[in-house]
Amino acid sequence: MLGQRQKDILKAIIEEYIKTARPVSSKSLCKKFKVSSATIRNDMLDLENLGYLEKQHISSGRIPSEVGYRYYVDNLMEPKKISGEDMLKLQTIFTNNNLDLNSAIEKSLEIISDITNYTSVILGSASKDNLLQKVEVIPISNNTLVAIVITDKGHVENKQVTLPNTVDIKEVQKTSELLNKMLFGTPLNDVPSRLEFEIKPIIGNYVKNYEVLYNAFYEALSNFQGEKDVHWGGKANILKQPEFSTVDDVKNIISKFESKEIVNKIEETDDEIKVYIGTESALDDNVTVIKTKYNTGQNEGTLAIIGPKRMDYERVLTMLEYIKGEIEKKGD
Amino acid sequence: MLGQRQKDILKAIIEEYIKTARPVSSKSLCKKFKVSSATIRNDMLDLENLGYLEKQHISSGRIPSEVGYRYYVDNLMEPKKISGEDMLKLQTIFTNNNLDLNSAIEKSLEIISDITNYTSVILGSASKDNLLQKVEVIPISNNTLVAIVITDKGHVENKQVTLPNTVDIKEVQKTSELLNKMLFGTPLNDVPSRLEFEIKPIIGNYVKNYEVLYNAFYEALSNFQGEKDVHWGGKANILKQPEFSTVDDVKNIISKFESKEIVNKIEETDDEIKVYIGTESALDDNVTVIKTKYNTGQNEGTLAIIGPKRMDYERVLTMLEYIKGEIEKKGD
DNA sequence: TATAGCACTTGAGAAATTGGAGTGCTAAAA
DNA sequence: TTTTAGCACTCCAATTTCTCAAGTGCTATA
Repeated sequence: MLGQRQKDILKAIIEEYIKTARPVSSKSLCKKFKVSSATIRNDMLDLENLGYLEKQHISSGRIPSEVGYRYYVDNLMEPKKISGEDMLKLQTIFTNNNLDLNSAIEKSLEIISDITNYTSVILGSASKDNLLQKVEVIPISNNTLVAIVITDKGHVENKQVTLPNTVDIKEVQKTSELLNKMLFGTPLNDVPSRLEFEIKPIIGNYVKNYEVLYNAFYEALSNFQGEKDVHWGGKANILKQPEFSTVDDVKNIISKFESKEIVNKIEETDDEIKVYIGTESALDDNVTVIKTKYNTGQNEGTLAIIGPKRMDYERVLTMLEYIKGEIEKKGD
Repeated sequence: MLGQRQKDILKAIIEEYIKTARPVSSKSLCKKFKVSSATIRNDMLDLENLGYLEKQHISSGRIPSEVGYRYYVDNLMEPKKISGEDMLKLQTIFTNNNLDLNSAIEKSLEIISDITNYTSVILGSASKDNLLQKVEVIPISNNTLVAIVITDKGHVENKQVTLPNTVDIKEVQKTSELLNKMLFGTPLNDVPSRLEFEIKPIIGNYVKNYEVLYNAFYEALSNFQGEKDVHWGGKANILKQPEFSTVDDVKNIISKFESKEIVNKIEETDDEIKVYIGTESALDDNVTVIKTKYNTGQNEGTLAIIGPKRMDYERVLTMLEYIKGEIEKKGD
């Protein structure tokens, strides 16, 4: 389909556009290919007809289309070794034994954000795979206590509970023991229903005054399944990219970043590193999202880099690859 | 200094500008004051000479200056009752007993953000006033454990610790007991130094293999003092304000919101509700920040509303006043 | 002290002008 | 068959010009 020179030209155009963010002209490629601009133009025309290139208007240079980027990512780019400078910055993170793995991941994505001016997101593990390991109940004052739930993966959540003064501390203790016995190993998601259908019916046998206690603990333990933790790096970085040069584009992307659905749109279930270009991202037509699932043993989630479609694919991919490797090395 | 009509005119101009975001002309005030536009113009000139009003260019209407807003806030505005509609939304929050106080505060500031299109920030309590109440150590796997610190105010922090396999679980237990005995009541801030100067010298007497354990716990317990929790409401809301109509303004304010110093700039130590207009805010010349310290008994921090200088001062102030009242009612 | 009248200033937007960068196409050369 | 030179054509982006409406300051008068 595509001749070799055409492939080379497509690659050159995309890489030039990634660097400069300006439409690429036939003339600017002459020296490189040692042919005349007219020859390049002929190939450009072919590439445009095949859908790999676009023009902004009839007499402008060419820019890559979404299809073009896709072809580039799938066929043309050559995953390089990570550059010495980049490597240096990342290495110090993962060889630093004082950092726990989660902090190391956060730091390393922040570094990617810093050196690329893209935005990074880490989506912490959802609680659905976490099994309740222990419920701790710690009194703070005479009618307040903190309920703490620890999962088998080391995830900790807590909530304050206020009890009426009538409740005896011994009863609290009993309730806590009962909860531990009955809920051990329960997926966090299932805690509310087990509370309601298995514990509520029998708690009266063990504990006086059980309504108050049951309600308090139900309240405390049933809100835990919710929130994923989201960690952004360089959220405002993407605004430095020249594609965001109008107020509307900026407001638009920022609103999306701040919206609540962002979490669902970013979550990735595939273990491979995946590239979602423009509309493929389901996030915004102007961005590319590169993401992957990660798994530290205790923890799993999504790593994502968000940049313009004109993203430096090779660089980001190799860096993510490296980080993923380090995580797997450490996380077992 | 200012005649009564001049005060009235200043007030009218500011309130009109708050409503419309457009310079106010002399003509537009004629009907209201039942004088000719020329008369209004004379007063406007005086107000401008006194520094309360500004013009964008020689033939434009007047807009309030920072000094004008300040005078308005200090002398002219009349704190109204909270409007029925606003009240309704807030009341349902604070009368809902299923919400703990912290969530109620978050929800209520989110409501302010929603109905005003300003941005709200809640700065959680710093740990400096928190005294260590308990250290819990919970094993997750055979070489991983979670260290949990609970403070007297019910604040909970946790960190995972990985130990070499050589460590005996009994020694961990002993260490944990020692830490609890020696650190009880210590301000979180002082934990690292006490670990180093009081515990390190003696831990060898109680625990075998203490270097490894000490190092692990030092690492786990000394990073707790740090992060304040920040809770934003409607972070992108402020972009809906017409003052942010150029790319630069938008990028600028967003970058500030995302910067790390924002926390220091927002933190408030005064118990009163304070108004910081424009440059007074030390945040951005284009915004006003209204903020106050809050104290729930278990928790203290800052509530802040960030909007354009052209903020609806009366409304925001009354709403914050109300919320502060509710917090104090509940928080004891 | 307030008003009517008028000259003056300015920004915002529309329309016209210009220059340059780039393309597509054709016909000739390799 | 592929490449190239040459040229007409298109469009944007930047600049200039023009016009209009909104609003002011000032002065003379009620």
